[in-house]
Order: sequence, then C-alpha cells, then structure tokens
Amino acid sequence: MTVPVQSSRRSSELDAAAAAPAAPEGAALDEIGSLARETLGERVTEELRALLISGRLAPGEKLSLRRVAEALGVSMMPVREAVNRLVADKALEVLPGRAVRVPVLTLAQFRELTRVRLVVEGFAAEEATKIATPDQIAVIASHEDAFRQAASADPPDLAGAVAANRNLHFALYEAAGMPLLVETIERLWLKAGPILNLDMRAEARRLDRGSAVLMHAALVVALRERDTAAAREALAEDIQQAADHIEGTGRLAEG
Amino acid sequence: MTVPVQSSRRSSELDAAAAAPAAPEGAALDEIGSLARETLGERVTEELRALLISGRLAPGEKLSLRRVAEALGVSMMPVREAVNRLVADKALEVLPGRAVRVPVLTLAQFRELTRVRLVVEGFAAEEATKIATPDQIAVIASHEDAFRQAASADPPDLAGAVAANRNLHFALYEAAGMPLLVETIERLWLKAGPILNLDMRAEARRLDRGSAVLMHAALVVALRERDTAAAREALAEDIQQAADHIEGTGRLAEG
DNA sequence: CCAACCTAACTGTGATCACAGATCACGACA
DNA sequence: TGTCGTGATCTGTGATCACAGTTAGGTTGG
Repeated sequence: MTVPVQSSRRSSELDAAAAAPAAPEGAALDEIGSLARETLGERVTEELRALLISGRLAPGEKLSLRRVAEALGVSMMPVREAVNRLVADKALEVLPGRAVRVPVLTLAQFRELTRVRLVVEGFAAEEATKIATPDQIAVIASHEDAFRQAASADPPDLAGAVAANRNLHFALYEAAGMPLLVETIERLWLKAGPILNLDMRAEARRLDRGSAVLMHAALVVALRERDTAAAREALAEDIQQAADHIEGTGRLAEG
Repeated sequence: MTVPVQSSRRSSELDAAAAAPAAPEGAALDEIGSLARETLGERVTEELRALLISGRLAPGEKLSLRRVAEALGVSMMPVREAVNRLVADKALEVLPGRAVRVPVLTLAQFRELTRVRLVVEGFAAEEATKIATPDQIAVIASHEDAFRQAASADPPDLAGAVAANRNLHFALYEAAGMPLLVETIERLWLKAGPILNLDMRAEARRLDRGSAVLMHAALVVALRERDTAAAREALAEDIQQAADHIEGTGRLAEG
C-alpha cells in the first residue's frame, strides 16, 4: 500500500488496462468470449489479494476504505466491494468498532490451516503428478530454477523468491486440471500468505539454509518420474517445514 | 424467493431480530463476543446462502438486486453486498450482460466438485470419528433419525429430509473441531446445493430407495465404534451415490 | 503530575442518484 | 411473412451524501 495519494479519481495504475474494448467485425466472432468484462471492484479485489498472498500486508495491519480508495485512485465503492469479498473469505476481518484489518492467526488456527493445506494441496500434488504434461512440468521446473536463484543470490532476492515460490506451487496445482481445487487452495493461501511471506520477506536465513530449495527440487524430480507418493511427500515437507519455522518465530497470537 | 413484495423499506422478516441490542451491565461482559455485530448485508448473505444450500434456488435461476431487495424489505445496498460475496465464492455468477444467476454446472465441473468433496469431507469424517464426544455423536444420531423419518414418511417430507441431511452432515463436520475445514466444506455445499437439493426436493424416489438412509446409519455405527475407515467409506458412498443419481438425471450442462 | 472528560476526526454502513449497457417487445420496412 | 431497427425498461456499477459509532488527542479539573 505504498501508492502515492492522488486527489482526483481514476488516475493510478488501475487505468493501465482500461483501453479500447474494440468490436471485431470481420471473421469468427463466436470465439471472443467476454473481453471487456472486468469491473473496478474486481480489479481492486485482485490487487488486495496479491498484496495478501505475497505478504506485503502484515497480520494485524489495519486498512481504511477511504485510504485504500485514495491510494488506488478509485472511489470508496469498489474498495468496499473488494474488502467485503475478502471479509467473507475471512482473508480480512472487521473487528467490533468497525476497523478492518488483516487477521492475526492464533497458534491453533495456524495449525489447522496447515493441516487443511496438507490434505488439499497434497491431493492436488498427487493429481498433478498423474496428468501433468511435459510442458507443464517444464514450466514448474523453470519456476523452481527461479526460486533457487532468488534464494541463493547475494543478497537474496526476497521478493523474487516469494513470487517464484507462489508461481511454482500454483503451476503445480493448476496442472491437476481442477479449477475448483485451485480456487480452494487460493483461499487457503490468502490466509496463510500474510504470516508465511511476511516472514520470508523478513528473514533471509530460512532461504539460505535451503530446506525449501531441497523440497522443491525433490518435487520436480518426483513429477518427472510420475512418483505421486514422492511428490506428495516433498510438498508436505515443504509446507510442514515452513509452518514449523513460523511457529518457532512466535509471531502467532496466543491460543 | 416467494416473499411478497412490499413497497416500503425495512418491513419483512429480516426485522424480526432487529430489536433491542441492549447493553448488559451486571456481570461478566467479557464473554459476549459480538452480539450486536451483525450488519444487514450479513443477514441477507445468510438468507441467500440458506436458499442456495437447501436448493430453493434452482440452477440457472436469475436474480435481480432490486427484486431481492424489495422482497426482503431492504435497500439494494445490502443485497448488492451479499450477492458480491456469493459471486466471489462462485456460488452465484454474473454473466456478460450483467444478469446474476445461479450457476449451471457442467458435467465436468460437477464431477470435480464431487471429487473435491470426497477428499475434504472424507478427511473431516475421519477426524470427527477420532475425536467426537458421545454428546456430539448423539446429536448426529438424532439428525440421522430425523432424516430417516422424513424420508420414510408418507408422503415423504422432502423439505424436512433436506434440512435433516444438512444438519447431519454438518454436525459431523463440526465434530472434527476444525472451523476452517467446516468453512471450506460450506463453500462446496453452496455450489452443490442447488443441484443436489433441488433434485431431492423434486424426487421422492431416491429417498424411498433408501441408499442415503443406509449410508447414514452405517456412518453412525462407524462413529460409535471409532472406525475411521468405515466412517469415511460410508460418507464417501453417500456422496458418490447422490452424485451418480444426479448425473443420471441429465440435468447438468454439456461439458 | 495524573486522571478523566470531552471534542474533533476518523471508521464502515446504508440510501439515493446518475449512468452505461443489455434485453425484449413492438412496429416498420423489405 | 420474415427481418431488422428502435425505444422503453430493465440490469449492475459507481459516486456522493448522511449517519451512528468509535477512537484518539488535547485540555481541564483534581
């Protein structure tokens, strides 16, 4: 949320994609599906989701509809819509007194979240291992490479590692060919993102030790060998080790 | 959505609970968490969720913000908020042209939904079997009883069966002691409810044949014996048989 | 010097209005 | 009779305003 304040409406980066919907006339106009179908509220939602997943919004951080609206150069209305959606997903919470903030998970909640992730993401990993195409595996491997480089750079490219990690995981999940499953996982990441990635952003050490790098490498190998059990195991280790690390930092709220 | 139209705002059943928030003064006021903390938008959301899960809103049915607002006796605003939340959950969809409707699942989507349900709800059943208290098991058994009676009545109490079925399942899932998991399952039901329960409402035959009754009974037995594998199996059969039946009706959209 | 109060500036919620786009029915033209 | 145009009426979206509640800061009284 570092976008500079702008007094007039409709001015910031949100306008970038606002150009020409355009009406094709020549041939094959059955193909064009929706095209212009994206409201301001949806764009704000995406913006906030990205902020949450990448951990640029810290747990406990408070949001103001008016301030976010100002920062994004839109009116309060679309922000309100976006925040409401995220509150419905419990990715944000409104506490009595009407302040909106990023939830601070208790230890119990974080452990439950981790368990659910192990089940759901583990299943996705198995399915992906069964049916991923070589192309998809190559893409996953490229993300793995990007993550490793970002993690081992000096100094480590923390933001890059966070992004590569996200790309790697979701490329895997999408390879399972189950959109609803991916959607479910995204909602889980929305809740885990603030703690997990805030930490990854802050602490270079975890990256250096390289447990995540090892797990990712094992995952790619398992994919290539179509070893579903090994893939699930590697992913589970990745999730569990990150969770253990977070618990160790003691940044979680009391139960 | 059969509530009669009323011209003035704030009039229908939503006002029932609108009375006295009241300020307790005597003792122990730390316990009361929220209490008054419920906005109109949330109440409308709950209303629509119930309508969806119980199948009283059919797939393909179109909703109008203004009409729903009128029917519920509130302004368009809270309805808008509720619909937006449900659209974000993909429990409703806005199609190009800005009409809001209950999604019509394709066969592929329905199959994926069923697979995800088997994984997630199966996990919940296992966990519940491990740690459910005797009281919780008794409550589940009572719902099972209610379902059986509703299903075997003459004529069958279809609405009662739908409600008892829902109560039974969620009493089970809540016994797992994982709120986030329950929330995830609720979202899945939001999508499955319209087809599953519209059908259960319409067709008495499935109830009579009693496969659901058998599976529910097996589930209760497994719970009492702490047989996690059997509980998962019974639940999986219940889900799968219902899904097979739905596929047989051919009410799903083409792939 | 500390505590309590009180005010001023915020918070989200809800209502109302304006608007662009889509739909549907009716009527005119071919 | 079939087809295209056209306009009234619907749709959701976004902005603006009013409001009740909370919070924080500063001031006043002890």
